[in-house]
Order: sequence, then structure tokens, then C-alpha cells
Amino acid sequence: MSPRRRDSESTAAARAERRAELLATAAEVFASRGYASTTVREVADAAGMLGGSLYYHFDSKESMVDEILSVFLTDMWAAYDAVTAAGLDARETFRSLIAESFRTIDRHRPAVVIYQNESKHLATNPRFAYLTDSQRRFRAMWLSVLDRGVMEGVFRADLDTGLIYRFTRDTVWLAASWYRRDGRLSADEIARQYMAMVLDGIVTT
Amino acid sequence: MSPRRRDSESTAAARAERRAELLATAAEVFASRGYASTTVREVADAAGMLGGSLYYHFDSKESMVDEILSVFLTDMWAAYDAVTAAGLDARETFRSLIAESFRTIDRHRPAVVIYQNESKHLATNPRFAYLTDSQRRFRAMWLSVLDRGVMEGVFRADLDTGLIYRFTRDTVWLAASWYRRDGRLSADEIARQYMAMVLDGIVTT
Amino acid sequence: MSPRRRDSESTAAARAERRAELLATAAEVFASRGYASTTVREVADAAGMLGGSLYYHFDSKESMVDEILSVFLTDMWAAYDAVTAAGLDARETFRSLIAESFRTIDRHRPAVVIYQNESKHLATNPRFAYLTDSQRRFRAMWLSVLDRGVMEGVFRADLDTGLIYRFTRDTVWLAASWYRRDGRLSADEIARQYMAMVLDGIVTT
Amino acid sequence: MSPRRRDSESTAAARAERRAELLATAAEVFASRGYASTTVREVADAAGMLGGSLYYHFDSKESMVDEILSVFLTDMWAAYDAVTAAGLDARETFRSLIAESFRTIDRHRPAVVIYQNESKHLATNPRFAYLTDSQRRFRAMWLSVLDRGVMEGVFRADLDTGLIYRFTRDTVWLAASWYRRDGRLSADEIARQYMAMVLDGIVTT
DNA sequence: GATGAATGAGATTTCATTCAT
DNA sequence: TATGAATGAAATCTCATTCAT
Repeated sequence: MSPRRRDSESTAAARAERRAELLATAAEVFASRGYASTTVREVADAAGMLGGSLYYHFDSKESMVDEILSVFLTDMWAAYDAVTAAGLDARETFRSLIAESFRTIDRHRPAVVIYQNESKHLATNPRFAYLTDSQRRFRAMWLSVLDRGVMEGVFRADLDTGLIYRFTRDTVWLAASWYRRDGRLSADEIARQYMAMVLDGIVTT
Repeated sequence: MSPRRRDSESTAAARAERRAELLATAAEVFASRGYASTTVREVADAAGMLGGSLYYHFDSKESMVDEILSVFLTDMWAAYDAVTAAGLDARETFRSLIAESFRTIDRHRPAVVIYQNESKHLATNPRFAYLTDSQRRFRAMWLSVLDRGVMEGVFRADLDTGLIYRFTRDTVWLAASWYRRDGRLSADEIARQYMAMVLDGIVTT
Repeated sequence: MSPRRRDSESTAAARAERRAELLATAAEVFASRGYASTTVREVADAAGMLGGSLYYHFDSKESMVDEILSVFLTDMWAAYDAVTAAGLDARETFRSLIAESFRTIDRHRPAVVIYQNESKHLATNPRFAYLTDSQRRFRAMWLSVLDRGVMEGVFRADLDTGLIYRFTRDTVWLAASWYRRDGRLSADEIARQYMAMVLDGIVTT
Repeated sequence: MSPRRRDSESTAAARAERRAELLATAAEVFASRGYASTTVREVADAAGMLGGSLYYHFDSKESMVDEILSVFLTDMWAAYDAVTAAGLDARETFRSLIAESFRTIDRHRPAVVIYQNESKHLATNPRFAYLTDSQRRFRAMWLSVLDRGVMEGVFRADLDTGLIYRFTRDTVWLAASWYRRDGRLSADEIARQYMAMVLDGIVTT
């Protein structure tokens, strides 16, 4: 009502920004303490407010994780879709997907950790059916790249692509658990070394 | 049926056996539902008894995970110690450690899953300080093998051994999440393919 | 059935003796830990058996206190009745009642402690109505002696006999909480000093 | 109603006041039913709320008794310390301590009852070590007054001061069990009669 | 937007008691 | 007589959620 309240900071945009802030805080806490064993009060403490106050912004604890994961998955798939739409050969597609994965981790580290740790459990709830869908689609995408690579003669045919998929997936995503943005190695440097290792092995030739 | 059997079935041996049975059941449930979100009643249901009855055998929910993890770690280190005591070169030590890891997973799959998922959270409790200790020792052991391998010229020197350690650790242990004893591939076959991949890479040469 | 079982130790007398032993043990434990917060298992531990085994001898935890208190009260009233039947004057009756009280404490210390601590709470249970009855009768007896003493001119008339009764009762019975049979002072010596104090005061004359 | 009042009613002051109210309620219930056999729900009922709601204000049932007893002991020692700091002779110090004891009972009757009934049991818990400390200090204070009185020739030398201490302590504090603020006798009147009795005895001279 | 107090369902835990052996 | 295992009711405690202010 006062002129001040007309500021861009006091409109719907400001509200969305506050939501995003709170979600970032919640994601940190869920990632470090685990979703199930984090209390709403712990999230509120981290956000500098009281437990009940969070309910002005969110319906429930569940809707917080929901939004955290949805935002992350949407962003991740946008990046992946751009790669697959680029029409690269199998080897370059593989490289780019790996690189994009590490960049996504860089942007959404806490969300990735939550995704890794809680997906299986949350997916039993219909509300989170999209997690299972995403996983299925994810697997299909990677297997298609790997199988194409084998056909193109660039990837070894004596390895089980199902196994390669699993090992690749696990290592890449688990990196979110130890990766620190301010650490010794950048996301791109980690991706580079990771690819050197996976593609050519750790043994001297 | 034999007289011997009847003896062992009563007394302390029978009691220990019952404990072990119940712990195996609890481990399955904790592994599949997550420790924090598993209720004592779910464990009891799975064991075919009422919630309170578990407390005849165990002090608390916490002491169940404690025993599950301790037993697993003890067994794992026995296997690792046997390998490192064998005086093999770096490459063979690496191979053997990987193989032992998959065999340990084969014997203690649920415990490994719990270890992966809950360690970080449980370790904040002094009672579980041994988890942190074990992790430290684990890291030291793997780094020593990798560094030795680089010095012996068998492992590439252009890769960060810290990174190799992490990637190796993650893939090996995460296998516990999807490995099934009755699946298509045996533990040893998985270990074989895994090493082929890690040692020589997935690219054709 | 065997000749051995014919021993006097294996008849009803032996059974009663075992009961008495167990009750003595239970009384000790109830007295030191409090009835409500003592578990049946603690009693059993103290008796060198398992929790369930006590139920061969007693119907319930409640029936244990019941028997402990009944036995004690019966014995105490026998002593009191002997005193009041002796036809002594007020002062001598008072002295004798005090002396008998300390002797009863000497014989039933744990029961007296239980009586002091748990009576009020137990008395809400109809089964223990006799506790209230006993207390009423107790009060009447003491007040009659005190009032008689005032009338006979041996006790001061300027003090409220209700108060004297309470103070006397409290000190005497609370002595059970600290009195030890093997302590520095015998029950009779304590009674003597106690009477010197109550009758003549602690001030020099 | 005054503006000042409205201020104090909100914020931390109001919270402290509510705590105090709830503690007073809890103390009544613990005193009348016994700490161990009082359920949190009974306390909540008496306070007009549900069981869980108490945990908004207090950590645990234990922390309730803790606060009840601490507050009481702090207040009691403030009164005692004022007396001992006044430099009175033994007889007057004794009189004043007795009088303060009855006044403390008047202010903290339920807390005193709890203290009497539960101290021994609670003191086994390290959290309540201060109960033992207080008791020790209490004993030292009384004995010092009594011994000084004997030396000054005002108290009889033929009585064991240890016994006098115990009898005095017991009678005074047990008064909390039957004393009612709205009863026939005021705290000071009870103290007066009590001292007449203890100092000069109940026998006519 | 946020607070503070409460709710109430559900979790872990305790423990008197039962019962087959 | 005693054991060992289990029961089941009840207790303490936790926590997501609500709501008046």
C-alpha cells in the first residue's frame, strides 16, 4: 500500500526469489542430514525463522523436496537434450554428456545428493513417479549412446554395456557427494580426468 | 537331528544364531527402506514378531545397525588385511582388493548398502566413530596401492590418484545397490569386467 | 517322587521359606530403588533368577509388596497391642511405643522404608485399603497416649498434640531410611537418645 | 492492563511465566503421585494440554523435575546463606534456620515433597549430582550450628549431634507432606511450636 | 511474513506378564 | 522350579502441521 511496497522486491517476483532462497537452504540441509531425518525445524533454523513460518511459503516438507528435485531434473534434461540434439558421433556424445553431468552437479550439488540418496525411497510415493520416469529415460539415453559406440567400433564390444552404464552413472553422480565448488579441481577438470580414465583406463600403455 | 545339533540348538549358540537371523532380517529392511525411515515395527513384522519383542534381543534400533555394520566391517577388513599381507605387486594387489570387495558385497549386501547410505549421518554419533576411522583407513590403504602402482610405472602418472580412488570406491561399493546374488552375473564375473574397464578403458585400442 | 524329595526341605515348609527369602530380597530392592521404578527383572536379578521365574512364586509384582507390607504391619501391631494391653501410665506407654517402633524398624527396615515411601500411592488401590486403616488406627493410638499424658499433667498443655504426633511419627519412621543394623548406634540406644530429646528438649537446663 | 504489563506479557517474559506455571503444575502432580509413577500425560492433563505439547516447553520429563528442584534449592540456599551470614549466636541461628525452613516449605511445598521422596533415586543420575552436593552442604551447615551450640553451652552435650541433625531434618522437611497453606496453622506458628518442642521437650518442667 | 503455542499421529522404548519347555 | 522367548499395553518422546495473532 505504501509507495515503497511497489518496489519490484515486493511483488510476485520477490516472493519467487524468497522461495528460491528457502529451497536452496532446504536443499543444503536435506543433502547433508538426509531428507527423512531432517526436521522441518532444522530447515527453518537454517533459514533463520521458526518452524511454522515455512508453511507460509510451502504446503509441506514433501512439497519442498518435490520442488527441489523437479527444478533440478528440468534443468538437467534441458542440458542433455541439447547434447543429443546436436547430432554428434557416439564418442563425442559420450564426452559431452559426461561434461554436462559434471556441470549440472556444479549448479545443483545439493539437489543431486538428495536425488541420489532419496530417490528410491521417494519413488514409492505416486507424487514422485516422475523420478522413476526420469531414471528410465536416463538409462535408455545412456545405453543408446554406449550401444551406438560399440556399433561404431569406438567402444569395446567385450564389455557388458549394462555394466558400463551402471559404473558410469554411479561414479558421475556420486561425485556430487564429495565435490566442492571451491575445491582443488574445477568441474571441467574433473570431467576431463574422469573421461581419460574411463575411456583409456588407468594402466600405462 | 544328530545329537550334536541338538546341543548347539540350545544354550548360548542358539541365542547367537537367533540374533544373527534377526540382524539379517533387520539389515534387509534397513537397506531397502533406509535406516531412519524404517520403523522398529517394520523390522519386527519382517521377523514375524511384535515390536516390543525385538527388545528382548537388542537394546535399541541403534544397537541393531551398530552390530550389522561392525560385523560387516570386521569381516571386510579381515579380507583386505589378508590381501595386503600377501606381498603382491601393486597391480595384483589392486586386482585382489577389487575382487575381495565384490566378494564382501556378495556376503554382506544389505550391510554394504546401509554403510553407503547411512554412514555419513550415523558418524555424527560418537558411538559410530569407528565408521569414520574405517573410512580413513580405507582411503589410506587404496591410496597407498595406487601411489605404489604409479611409482612402479604400472598406473598412469597423469591422473590424480585421489580422483581414481574416489571413482573406484564409488563404483565398487555402489554395486551393492543393484547387485543380486541370483542375477545374471556372478560377483567374480562383475569384478572381472569391472577391472577390464578400469584398467584398460572402454575405448577400443 | 524320589526319596530325596521327602526331605523336610522339599515340602510346603521349604516352599514357604523360599517365598520368605524372595520377599526379603524384593523388599531390599523396592526399598532402595522405589517400588514403581523397580522392575520385576531387577528383583529377579537380585534373587539370581530370570524375570519370568518369579511368577512361579508370586502372582504379580503387586502381590509381592502386598505380602511384604502385610507381614510387617501384622508384626508391628502385635508389638503395639502388647504395649497398650500392659496398662502403663502415659509416659511409660509413650516410651514403650517409641522403643517398640525402633525395634520394629530393626526387624523390618526395608518394609518400613517401602511403607513410608509408597503408602500414599498404593492406598489409592482398594487392595491396599488396609494401609489407610492402619494409619488411622495408628494416629488414634498415639493421640490417645498424648492426650492422656496432657491430662495426667506429664506432657505440656501448650503444645498441639496433633503436631506432636506428626513430628514424632515422622522422625521415628524416617529413621528406617538411614538406620543400619551394623551402624554405630543400636536400635535401643537410638530410642534412648531420641526419647531424651523429645521428652526434655535439646537445650541445657 | 497498564502498558508495562502488556509488554511483559509478550516476548521472553511471557514465555518464562508460562514455563513457571507449567512447572508449578508439574510439581503438584509429581508431589502427589510420585515422579516415577506420574505420566507425562497426567501432567499435561493437569495443565490443560496434550502430552506432546509439553515438549514445546521442556526437553523431557526429567528436565522438568530438574528445573523444579534447582529453583527450589537455589531459593532455599539463598535464605540459609542470609541467615548464616548474619552472625547470630548458635541458638538464634538454629531458630532462624528452622523458621526459614518452614517458610521455604510454604513457598515450595510440592518441590520439597519431591525432594524428599525422589532425591535418593534421582541422585544416581549424574545430571542430579547437585542433589548429593546440596545434601552434603546441608548436613555440614546444620552440624556446624549444633556443634557450636554445644560448645557455647546452649545445647546439651549428652546427645549425639548427628542424631539431633537427623531428627531435626526429618521432622522439618516431612512437614511438607502434610502442611497446607490454607490449614489451621501458619508456617510461622508451626515453626514456633516446633521449636518449643525441640528446644525444651514435651515434658512439663 | 513471521511467531509462538499447541496438536495429534506415530515412533521408540519399557516392562509386567505369559507360557511352552 | 526355572528358563527363554515372546506379548502387548502403556509410557516417553518426536515432529509435521495448524492457527490465532
